[in-house]
Amino acid sequence: MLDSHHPDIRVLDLFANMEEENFQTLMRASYVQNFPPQIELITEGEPSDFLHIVISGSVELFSKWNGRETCVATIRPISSFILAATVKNAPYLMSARTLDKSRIVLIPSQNVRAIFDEDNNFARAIVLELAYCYRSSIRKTKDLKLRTSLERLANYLLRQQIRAGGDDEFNLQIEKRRLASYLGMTPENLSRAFKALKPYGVTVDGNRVMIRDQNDLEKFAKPNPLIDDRTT
Amino acid sequence: MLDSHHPDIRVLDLFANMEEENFQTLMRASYVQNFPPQIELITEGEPSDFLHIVISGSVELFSKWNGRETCVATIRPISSFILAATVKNAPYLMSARTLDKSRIVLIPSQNVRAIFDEDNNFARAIVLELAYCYRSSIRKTKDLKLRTSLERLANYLLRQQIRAGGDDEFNLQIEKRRLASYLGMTPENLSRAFKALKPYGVTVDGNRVMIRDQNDLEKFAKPNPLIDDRTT
DNA sequence: TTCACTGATTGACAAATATCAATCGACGAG
DNA sequence: CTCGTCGATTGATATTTGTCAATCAGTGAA
Repeated sequence: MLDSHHPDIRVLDLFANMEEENFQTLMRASYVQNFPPQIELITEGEPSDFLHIVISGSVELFSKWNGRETCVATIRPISSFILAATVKNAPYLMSARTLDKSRIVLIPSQNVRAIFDEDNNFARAIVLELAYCYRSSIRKTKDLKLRTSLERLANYLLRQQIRAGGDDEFNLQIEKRRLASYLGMTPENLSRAFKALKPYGVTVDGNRVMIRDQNDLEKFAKPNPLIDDRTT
Repeated sequence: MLDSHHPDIRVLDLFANMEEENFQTLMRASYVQNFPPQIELITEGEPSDFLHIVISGSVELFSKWNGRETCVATIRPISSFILAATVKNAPYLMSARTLDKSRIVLIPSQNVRAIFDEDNNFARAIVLELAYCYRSSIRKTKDLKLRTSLERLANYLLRQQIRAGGDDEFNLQIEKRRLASYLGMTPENLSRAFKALKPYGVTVDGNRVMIRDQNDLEKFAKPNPLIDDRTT
């Protein structure tokens, strides 16, 4: 692949401490491609041929069963996805599609596994990355099982507010119907949930959200670092 | 700790390929303890002081929020739990309590992290273990978001049947109220769900379950390897 | 044996959430 | 500009799930 994206990728925790030679090997084996929106990059059940890295744009991880579909995560630059399937050489458990026009690096899984066997620092970085992914997934399980959809939305908004720098006004990063799916509810229910949060100072206009009084919303949402704080 | 359990632990994937000397270091630093039932071994939010291994008995991983509680997993011999918190040196995201009288090995997290830095095979084994845990958690998310509670129960029963050797009769491994919590429903709802599966040939007596016609139940449950098959 | 305790079950009811149909509103193509 | 499309919203209704209270059944202790 072209050298231009190497520095962006190199600084990712996953690659930051590996041997330069091994990193170059991975990069030489890789492809960079631009995809239009709504392209299905991978399909659940297929063998994990590539480790993917989003350089620009955004990617949705989703899954289907029995005619239903749910959004599991949205991946934004610059990060990798489906690392677990790659190292286990196991089928993808989720599908992925581009949401926007996106630039994606594809690193052949075979090469990743080979360097994983070679490079001890890379193996250690993978440990930390997977531990992070696992813990995030446990948080999501707790969010789903311990909270109602209204509580999930309230906490999601508080997390987004923090992400947006703590400002009392910010834009939703994803379409509402995708947000609904991500939160485990229907678009209709999400609409009503936004209304139900109005008494707590939440107003919505398009994808612009305003939180009048953070404390007020927190009193309802009861955010908890063991569910909501991705840094712990 | 006493040597008696070393062989049992040594054969775990996590420890099977590490240097003998490093394994001995871990074992020497460890404690073995017997606990009565219903003892809270760890509490969510606390620093991860020990990697735990269940030698006998059983342990429930659970979490609380806002007065509610949910069962996230049940750990049976011989396996480890809360590896991710240990390697990340981060607080536990879940609490753990013994269900039965249990024998537990406690390996100081500090030692685990030290050997992780030393022993490349150990680091690689941790990668595979965490990748497995992560994928299991993704399966659970899909189960929760894509299926109704009745469908979750039906698929749970089919998985248990396989685990029991494919026999058409088997015993539930956990109390019904814990099963309800694990499946994300109330005990009352579980009772009714069992009844609702009767037309598909499921009968229950205490914790004895009989599945008259597996195909019949599968037609309703629609089990899917990407959710239900832990070996893929 | 009897009693007390605990978990499972049942019925009645309430709350949460989904579904269906209709409408609204923004936006791009022609 | 106008039309057509798609996502968001709303209302009406159905389904799913939870809550509360009562009862049942098994178990162990006195």
